[in-house]
Amino acid sequence: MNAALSPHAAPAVACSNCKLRDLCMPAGLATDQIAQMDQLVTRRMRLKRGDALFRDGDAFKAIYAVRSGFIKTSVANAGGREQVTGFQMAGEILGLDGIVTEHHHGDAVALEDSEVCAIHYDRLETMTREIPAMQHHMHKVMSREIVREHGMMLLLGSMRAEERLAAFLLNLVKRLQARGFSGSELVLRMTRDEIGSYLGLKLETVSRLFSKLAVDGILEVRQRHIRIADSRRLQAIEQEAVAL
Amino acid sequence: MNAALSPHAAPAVACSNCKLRDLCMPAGLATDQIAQMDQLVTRRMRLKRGDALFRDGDAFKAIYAVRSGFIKTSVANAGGREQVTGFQMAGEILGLDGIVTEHHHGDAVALEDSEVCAIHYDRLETMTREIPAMQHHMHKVMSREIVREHGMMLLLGSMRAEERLAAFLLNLVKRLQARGFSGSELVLRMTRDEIGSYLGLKLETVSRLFSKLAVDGILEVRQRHIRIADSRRLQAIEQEAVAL
DNA sequence: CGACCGTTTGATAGTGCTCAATTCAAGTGG
DNA sequence: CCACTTGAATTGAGCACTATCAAACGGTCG
Repeated sequence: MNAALSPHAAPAVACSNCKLRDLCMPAGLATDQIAQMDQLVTRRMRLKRGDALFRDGDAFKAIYAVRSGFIKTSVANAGGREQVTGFQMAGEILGLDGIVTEHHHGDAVALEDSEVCAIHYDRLETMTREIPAMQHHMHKVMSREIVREHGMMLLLGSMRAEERLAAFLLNLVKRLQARGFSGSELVLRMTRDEIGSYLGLKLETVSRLFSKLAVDGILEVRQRHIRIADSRRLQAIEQEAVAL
Repeated sequence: MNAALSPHAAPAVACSNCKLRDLCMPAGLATDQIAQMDQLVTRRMRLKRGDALFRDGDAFKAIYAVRSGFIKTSVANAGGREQVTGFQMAGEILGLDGIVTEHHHGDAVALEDSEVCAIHYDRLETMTREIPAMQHHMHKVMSREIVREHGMMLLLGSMRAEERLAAFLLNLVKRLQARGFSGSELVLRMTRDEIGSYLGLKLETVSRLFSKLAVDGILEVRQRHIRIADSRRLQAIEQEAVAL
């Protein structure tokens, strides 16, 4: 079922008074430009855990900005083997994969109850023509995604399991910290299987690594509650790739 | 040394009479718009094998369209571990990674003598505002790159060595065929090491796989000259991921 | 409280890596 | 023109890392 087609539609809410605006929109717009932006967000959707924002093959109409919650994006090959391509949190953009063919090339599913702003793509194109800062911002968002994926290719192509998990956790806390959360504690919103899929590992390997890092005194692991007890050593593990 | 700063500058040549235009530019432009496009390509550069188009950290000024030859893009972590992120051939675009930070996030090096058109980015932004088709094309190019990289993540995260090599070869011949070359014969422009880096494998593994596929009668391998003797079985190997 | 899904842990196997030697191709200079 | 050098590719042997299969445990939510 596609939640985008049967949304728990929230009352249309404006970017103009959104605290996350600086995360997903360009900074320093004039007030009349911000007013224009409010027309971009055609609707805000509430997703329940497990709801799909879009599915592979769905017609592309909008890109999405996460307002709250946690979204997982993935692609699958014809045989059903799945690869998680990203985990998006507040202020992050998803759905850019749909522009090329006007159809989405993968799924986006909420990992917890979430709120998402749908940014109607055609209107966005029009507006980027009128507001150069908006256009440049759009390019930057896409470029950032390309750079991020280059980093994932490096991780998947050259790092060992333990290095991958360290990099994953450090990346997560960094993003959470940028949003005002703790830099050492986090609650994972995804299963070991989903982490494994993202990192190119099996869930058992992920589980074993959590246990090992706990024994080593680097992490405290209580289910999905993780505390980074020794950030320096976790970074050292991530950077072992470097030492060689 | 950065060839972009000391190019074997070719006489400025126009897109208007370029046969590859449909590959890197939007189709169906009016003649006056095509005339505008000619001002985009600030210069055409000749690269000798081994020359860098840009290096990690270089200031970003332009994106590049390959006119002839073969380019390799890569990223490296602080320790020097390298990941090849792509191989670009005629009509393909590179350099989009530089938009976010105004600096490139990796290297681009010619694998053979090549010609490249530099598309000045600031001018491109201006022009995309004036020509909606151009703007949409730019978004599509970036979106296509994002989709391609999702596919690479799937490959690196979930496919076995033999499946990866099969996918790589089939992708190469498909692109070559689209440019009028044979659909069964190709000359690799890169070393086993570079293929390995791209596919997340060691060069010995790549070499062994070539030998195995040759013994199996699927390929004929003479150094970098490859003939696909049994395309159907090669596809079957790529799709083994599917069968499970 | 019981069922179920996710997680942990163990034993074993397999894939691809490491280290090392050899072969091959293409220059380069005497 | 041939010996020599150099970088790339091939091949072998042994091993490390991660996957696989299997069983038990634990938390959560009807």
